[in-house]
Amino acid sequence: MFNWAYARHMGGQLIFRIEDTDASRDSEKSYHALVATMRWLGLDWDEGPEVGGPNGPYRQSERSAIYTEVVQKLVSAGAAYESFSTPQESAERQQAAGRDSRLGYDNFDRELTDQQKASFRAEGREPVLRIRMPEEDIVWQDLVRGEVRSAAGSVPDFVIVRANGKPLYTFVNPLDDALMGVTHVLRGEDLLPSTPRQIALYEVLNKIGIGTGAPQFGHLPLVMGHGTKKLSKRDPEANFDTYIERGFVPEGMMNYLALLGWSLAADRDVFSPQEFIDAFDIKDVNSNPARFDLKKCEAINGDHIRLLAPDELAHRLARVLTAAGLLPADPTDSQLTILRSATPLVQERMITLDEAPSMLGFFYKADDEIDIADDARKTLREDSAAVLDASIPALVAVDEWEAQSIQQALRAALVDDLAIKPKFAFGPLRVAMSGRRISPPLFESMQILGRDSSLRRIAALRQSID
RNA sequence: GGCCCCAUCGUCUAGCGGUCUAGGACUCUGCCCUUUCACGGCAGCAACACGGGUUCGAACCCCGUUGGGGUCACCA
Repeated sequence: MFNWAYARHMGGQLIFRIEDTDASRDSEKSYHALVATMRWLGLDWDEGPEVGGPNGPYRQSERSAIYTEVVQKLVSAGAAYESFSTPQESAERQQAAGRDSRLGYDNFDRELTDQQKASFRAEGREPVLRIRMPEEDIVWQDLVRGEVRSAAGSVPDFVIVRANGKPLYTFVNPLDDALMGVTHVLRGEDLLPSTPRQIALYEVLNKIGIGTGAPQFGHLPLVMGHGTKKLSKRDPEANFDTYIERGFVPEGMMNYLALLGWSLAADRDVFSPQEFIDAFDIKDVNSNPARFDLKKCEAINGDHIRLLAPDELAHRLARVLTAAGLLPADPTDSQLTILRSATPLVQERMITLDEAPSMLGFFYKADDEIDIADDARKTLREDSAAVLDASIPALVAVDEWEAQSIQQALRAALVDDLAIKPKFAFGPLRVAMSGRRISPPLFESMQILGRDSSLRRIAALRQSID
């Protein structure tokens, strides 16, 4: 999202690439889900899957031929070498040398003779290919963190091609960036420790005529969940589908997410995608990790629902109501008219779109199908029957069936004549209309339902009281 | 454990040497509005991790401590 905002702000090109080099965990399904999520959020890209571009294909699983060719060049140039050590062997050697076994590979195979290689092959071992790391410090100006330095020797030679000949992400990520002319890379802080080896690789590639050296990096703060660990892709809290299903709106989600590590202004935190783009600069992103706070996310989402044009909101609510089975896939005109009238009533009270069925459901039920919730029935008192009885003639007498007149008539009949407090006068009517203790504004709801329907609902509740 | 990153209210943040008795938002509490619930309005609780420097002056610069995080794969 920050890559998108930065590209849009700067007038650059956003390249979207699918890094699916691990056949065991990438699937067509996860690819489609990923693209759908990007689209839902409102992100678009100038090059990538579905839109194409001059540097395609954009799925690494379709770029094998390119990789094979580059690997051969790297080997010929002496930048990559065959390595036979198993992780266990490396760990044992580290330990034997008095170092921590977690240090990993120890560059042991750098100068293997042809004879040694042949003997490993005779054992049935197939080598991986590793890149030789340079002997000097690697330093770069991080767009978020400033100068970052990695001491010479602190990063071991790393694997670029598996024993089975398949290339690894650590290799094809920088390779594709170089091939595709990527100038800026904004990514999570978790990639910070692997940046030195990527920079080393860019330089090696540059030497064999690919690319023009390393792009600029900006390492973004990680987002943590309720716990103290980074939110991982598999974490339920990080599952976008959950938020989509819960009725978060894309504008709200983008707004909230942007606030994790960035802010628009000192005294303002609700903004549109366009305002985000206009104001975004990678230099303003701060480097400390943020925690995902559902409550704030919801509050921002509610604000965005309020910001929507009522017709637009009605449109989105129709889909939610359809999904909930309250509306057909192709609603009738009268159903849509009801929805358009009712939308302003709920716009001020919704946090997420998935509240629509419970808030608006009663508009779409038959008058004799209103279920009276238990907690709603409990609010009824001895005088509720009298309230219902008195409200019927009052409503029959209303001249123009419109919220103001309805309110006046009921106030006169119940609050004035029966001397019942508004809360207890209108409460039973609310229950009659909606079956609930809490509902959208009563008189407006009655206006939308119409006089006949309102009267029938009152009668139905009245009957069930005895 | 090695290496690296980070450090302002519970949370997200503003702050880029003096305008900071540290601002905003979310959460929470109280009040107002009110036919319910919300929305809205007002008020309140609540932070510069600690210790040294540098400086006339430090939340802001430097060092250390502590704490948190990341990373050390033939995953990405």
